[in-house]
Amino acid sequence: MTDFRPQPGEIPSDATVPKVVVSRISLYLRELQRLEASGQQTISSSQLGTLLGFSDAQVRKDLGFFGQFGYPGVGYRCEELIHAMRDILGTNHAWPVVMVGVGNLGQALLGYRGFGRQNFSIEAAFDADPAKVGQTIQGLRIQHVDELPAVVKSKGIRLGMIVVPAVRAQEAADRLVAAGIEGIVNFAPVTLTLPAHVQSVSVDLAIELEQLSFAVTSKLAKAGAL
Amino acid sequence: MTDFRPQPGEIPSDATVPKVVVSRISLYLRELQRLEASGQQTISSSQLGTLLGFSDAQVRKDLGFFGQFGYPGVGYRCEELIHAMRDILGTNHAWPVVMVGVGNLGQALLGYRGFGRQNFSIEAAFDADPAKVGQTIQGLRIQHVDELPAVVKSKGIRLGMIVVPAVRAQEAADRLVAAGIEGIVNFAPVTLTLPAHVQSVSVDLAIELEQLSFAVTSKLAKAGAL
DNA sequence: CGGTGTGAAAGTTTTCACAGCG
DNA sequence: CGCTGTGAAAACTTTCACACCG
Repeated sequence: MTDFRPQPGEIPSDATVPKVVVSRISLYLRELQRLEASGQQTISSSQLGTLLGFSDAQVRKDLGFFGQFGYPGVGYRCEELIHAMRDILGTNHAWPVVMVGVGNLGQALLGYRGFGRQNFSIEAAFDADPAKVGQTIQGLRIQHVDELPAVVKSKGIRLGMIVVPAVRAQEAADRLVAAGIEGIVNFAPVTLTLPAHVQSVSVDLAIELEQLSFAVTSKLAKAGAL
Repeated sequence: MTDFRPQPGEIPSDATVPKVVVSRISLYLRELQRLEASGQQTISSSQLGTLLGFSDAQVRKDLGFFGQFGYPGVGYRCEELIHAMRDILGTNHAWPVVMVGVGNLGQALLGYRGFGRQNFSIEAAFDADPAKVGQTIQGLRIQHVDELPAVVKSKGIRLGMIVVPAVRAQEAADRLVAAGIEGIVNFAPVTLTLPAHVQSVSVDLAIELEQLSFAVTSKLAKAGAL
């Protein structure tokens, strides 16, 4: 410990970190931000774990992938740990994002305030429908998707969101990749084919409900079996 | 194999099934529905795996948790497997759903067509804001959240969605639980405290972007290290 | 004390590899 | 022959338990 505390930018992620650990880091960060806002200075691994439903050991192991952030007998200093986790996740700097597809859901996402909280901002939105191009929604003028490459280049944008219908999603992905985008959040209910150097994350709203349906159904099956 | 094929409703889920397996079942189902729509009759585990980026063995093991669905030398019959997976997930019957919170995102979800595809339909939407109550959005009249228990009871609804701001989410959850809801999809960026008999699934849009930020950043770190 | 960081043990999930079937 | 279903092995993740620190 002592004077060997990771400096900003210096993330000792030598060993490959499991995805599930990274997703918990996001949860820790979210909780810490709430705690800090409520005035809490420090927190122990067991307190943090309890708030999220994890064990204390898991919290410590997860953080251990990235460095040593705690103080024995004290716990973690919220402010410091928040900064460290934002370094890990890469959100200490702003991320401009482009959106492709401005239907129902796209419009709602344009108005969603939660992105800003973690340093993301939707800088441009595109659609292929001429009726939509030129409209201003949530203060953003919708552009034709042909303008995507120029905007991505000029603004140095690296992340994109796909919010088009399923049948248009692969085409949208291809356009984003061609424009040089490095990471895609896909809201369309299809599996995208992407080159290995492009990262992606998918959100399928119907699948979330399906998972819940299974959980509720199998819980009932269990209760019935007792 | 032969004549010991699971019947509708008879899901031999004796052993406890890992969550990650259930989430892949949803992906298999989504892909199979696409294949069936395009006219494909049968599919092998390796074809299905390739489409989704999994190994053939993983597909077979996952399905093996629930029964025997394949034909050696042939593969799986799409139509049959779709039906079996919907039985597993519990989506061969319709699921009415209530929504609490009709802001930006809630309104977009009310208009989202993708839910119907998997047999979910939003049957009622609630808000605490008197200015919203009584409005009709996407053909649904917004009701005051005080009416939630009566609607849940009269329509026999078991699933709910929370689409309120973070600070209101726990209160919304408490109301849903009190009304007798058994499963909750939570779109608010907070961890809910729920009784053990209530299931939940969370979607935090900022966290999805954060995961992408990490993936893109660490990929770059790796590329730089080469 | 109260708490971290971390090897070693336990538990879980994935991959392998092959018998068996139509 | 092509493909499933499945034990056994390998890989991975979580939990345990304890040395060490302030």
